Amino acid sequence: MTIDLPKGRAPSIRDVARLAGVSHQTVSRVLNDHPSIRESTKAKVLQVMEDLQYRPNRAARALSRGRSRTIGLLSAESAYGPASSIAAIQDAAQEAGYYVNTANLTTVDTESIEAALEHLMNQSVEGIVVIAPQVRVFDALEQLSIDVPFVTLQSTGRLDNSLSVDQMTGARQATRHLIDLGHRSIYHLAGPQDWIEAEARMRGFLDEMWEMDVPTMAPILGDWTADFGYRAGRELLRRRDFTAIFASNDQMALGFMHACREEGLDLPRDMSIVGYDDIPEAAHFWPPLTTVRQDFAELGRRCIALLLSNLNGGVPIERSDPIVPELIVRGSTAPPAF
Amino acid sequence: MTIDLPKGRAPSIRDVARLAGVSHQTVSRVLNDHPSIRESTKAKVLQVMEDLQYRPNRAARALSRGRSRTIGLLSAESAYGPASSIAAIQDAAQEAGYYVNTANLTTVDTESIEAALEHLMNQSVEGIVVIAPQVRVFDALEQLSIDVPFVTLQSTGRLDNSLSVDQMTGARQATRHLIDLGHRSIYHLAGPQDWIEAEARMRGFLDEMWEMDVPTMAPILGDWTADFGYRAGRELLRRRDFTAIFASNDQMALGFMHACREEGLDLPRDMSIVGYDDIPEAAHFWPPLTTVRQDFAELGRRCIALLLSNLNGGVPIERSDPIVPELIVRGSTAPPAF
DNA sequence: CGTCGGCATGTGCACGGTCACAATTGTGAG
DNA sequence: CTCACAATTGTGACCGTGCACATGCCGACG
Repeated sequence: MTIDLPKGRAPSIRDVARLAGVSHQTVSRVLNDHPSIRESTKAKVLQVMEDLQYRPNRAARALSRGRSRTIGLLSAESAYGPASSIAAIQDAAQEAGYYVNTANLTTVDTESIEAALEHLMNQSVEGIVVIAPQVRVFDALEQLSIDVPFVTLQSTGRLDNSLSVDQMTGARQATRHLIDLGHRSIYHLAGPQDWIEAEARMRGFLDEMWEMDVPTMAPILGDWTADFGYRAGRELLRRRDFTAIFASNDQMALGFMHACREEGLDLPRDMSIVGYDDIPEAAHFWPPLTTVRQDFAELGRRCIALLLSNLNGGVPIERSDPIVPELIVRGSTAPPAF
Repeated sequence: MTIDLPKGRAPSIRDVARLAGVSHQTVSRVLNDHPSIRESTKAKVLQVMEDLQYRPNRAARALSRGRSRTIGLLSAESAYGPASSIAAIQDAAQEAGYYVNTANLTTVDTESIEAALEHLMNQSVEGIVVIAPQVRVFDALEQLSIDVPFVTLQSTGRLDNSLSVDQMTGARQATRHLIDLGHRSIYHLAGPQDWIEAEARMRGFLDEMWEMDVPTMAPILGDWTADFGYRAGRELLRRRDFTAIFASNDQMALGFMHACREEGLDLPRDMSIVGYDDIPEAAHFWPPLTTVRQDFAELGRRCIALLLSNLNGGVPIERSDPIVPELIVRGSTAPPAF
């Protein structure tokens, strides 16, 4: 008793129209919630759609409208950063009726970045969210003269249209915490130098040390991984000329703790450690990690809101208030032992 | 000295054709690497494309070909599972010229699953990769009578077209390891019961215990999070009637270790712990975690290969050899103390 | 020398929506 | 009853690309 007209292909708007006894344009109006539609007509059309299991063809819609309703997400494959912000971005976009297309950076070289951007551009994305804010990515964006708006997560805005997050304040809070506890020899395990974010955190550390008049030791440039934190720890702990360390993310902090344990250090008595990010596991490290929490979900949402307002309103993306990170004090920090 | 004909809109193949002095069809042939094209013509067209910064319009292409070249990725927002497999999926798809559209499950209820699937279907994806294999997801897939092929990562195939991974063997290896060390009272911290994968691991645990003739205690059903591992640990450790635990993922193992520490247990002397997944951080837990490694990247690649062969060849997806996980013995396991 | 076949290229339409505009119907005031 | 005007619906073109088919060209072969 099915009234399937279409042979092999999916039903189109015209199939629906025929069965509902209206024109294809009326069906289109129903789809787009046009105000001038008689209630009864609308109901009839919707009924036929239901019967036919009709789904609008996205490609056709994108073609005729000239808008793809898709945004591109450029993320780093690396173990960096909680996945929660990616999820938040996707949720927010989805809710706004947008689709998200993700491209991964397998390596951080310029070639790979350009390839990923090409991939996204080929999809006619309307906007791009960059979640791996490295300096090179911006260089590539400029060089390719990308003409779609883009937003970047977690960077202290180098560009006008970037979502500003106060990484410096977070880093300063962490540093200040250690200084307040009485530490005077503090190392900083930084992230890769070409990550805008890593640079901002390092800057925050250095600024705070400077202002508090504590002699600074040169930061160690890492790669975000726990492995690096471990190796750096093995190296640094040969000379125990410091009592505290501030790692630029929680993974490196974990690796460093591992090295401390192998050296037989008593944490936090012999060494205070602060991380950054507050990944869900950080509360369960031993001792539980003092770290800087960022609301990644909120960040993701704001990021999309910013981008969409730009896409739809045509108004240039404007910076909103930076999200201020919060220091979470747990068991991995204590006054120095002597 | 630019010869821009198009006013505001992006150049189309007809613009290219006009400037190159050929028909639009010839341009199309160049785009699709048609064999019958004179070398000189091809070069001329390519040159014009370059000059115009021409990019094929994906929507138009999808519309006329009837294929979107997009695959949908259904993943769980939850802290579950290493991000590496997602990255691998995206890389593999990208390499094959496919685009990946991700939908997130914010919650695990049926409604949310259906919404996510709707979202993907509305995009006319050609295939779906399910990375959060819960029983409910499959129910929803069946109920919505999804007509695109789909593949699932990390499940012991309930459906014909699922990538089979030998979760049971991994779980048995872990369990056997503990038994061989001399443990006779072993708990299992399982994942949520409706995750196919969690079920398989639990089954593996129970089977091995049965075969080795070790009395089994009822598994505890968790939610994959470190928080749960911690709370379960606090609870279980009130009565110390066991000497080892096998957690269904590394995060829960970490939480459990945290609880052990708070109870003042000496690890691994007083308690042996095995995890599952071998996330990059696991090697840096203290003590470093004995766990079961799965090659998530390989898994992701195979997953896409399977799906694509199905999409293109029309041949039904066939199971390949299951990937056998590997037990990584580190410092968190030891013979029971007495 | 005519015809056949393969290569290179052109012509027109289809894909499934949306848009601009025209046409039809309905409603209330004069 | 008629007209102005709003509400509702219909008509045809168009978005950019690929496909089916037609065409022109050239060399080979009987």
